[in-house]
Amino acid sequence: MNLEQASRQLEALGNPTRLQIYRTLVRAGHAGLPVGGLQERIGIAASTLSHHLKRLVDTGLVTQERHATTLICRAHYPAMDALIGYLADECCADAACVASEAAAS
Amino acid sequence: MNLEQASRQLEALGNPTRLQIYRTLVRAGHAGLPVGGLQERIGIAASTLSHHLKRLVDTGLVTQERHATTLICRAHYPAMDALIGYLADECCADAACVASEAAAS
DNA sequence: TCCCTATTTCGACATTTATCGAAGAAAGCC
DNA sequence: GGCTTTCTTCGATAAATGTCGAAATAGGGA
Repeated sequence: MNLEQASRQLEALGNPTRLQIYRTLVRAGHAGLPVGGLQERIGIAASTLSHHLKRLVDTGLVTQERHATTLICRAHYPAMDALIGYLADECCADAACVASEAAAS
Repeated sequence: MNLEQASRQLEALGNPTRLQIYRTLVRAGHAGLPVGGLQERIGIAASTLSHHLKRLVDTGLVTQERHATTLICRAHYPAMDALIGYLADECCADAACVASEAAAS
């Protein structure tokens, strides 16, 4: 994970609509959700949703799988883990953060 | 931490220049860095740097302290901790993520 | 008081983004 | 082959963003 990649993933999550999409997918669990299901829950135009989903897929945070005409979307946890790891490394270059981490766990 | 706040912090970090600023501050450790020191290291116009710093400070990721005419900037670790915690909660609503977390540590 | 250094604010500009509705494409069913 | 359902692409538009240089401001020092 380098700065550029982290930045792109953070930017992808740094939009309220996209974060809501991601959050909804996480809550859907392993089963995932079709694009239409996301649209019902979130209530935006299908074209807008498709646009946001494309960005999440491009950054690797979401995966898609076809089932006939429906596209199942799933949160891709390894990408999130790597992102969290990168942020933790950034943060924990300083002792103060290590201490606060220890206190939190 | 709610979705809106997390989204604003993620957006703040989701710009390569701002992530580089934050990274530089983390590496500077507890001593922090004056705005001018950041400018030397990053090499952008002072006005642009000021603009980005304002956003980082507004979201709570960076703090500033005056020493005469110089402004010392520091990464504010508790904010990053809270953000990481939020992302981990998002991610770990599913068992697969808990497993991958355990494997990573 | 006048100046000096450090930083911010002010325009200005090009680029990117978010959003929508309408039209198009993919994948199957009658 | 037509029809349906699901999703994406296209075209358009308003708003936000990133960037710069020049001017203004803040805080002390001679």
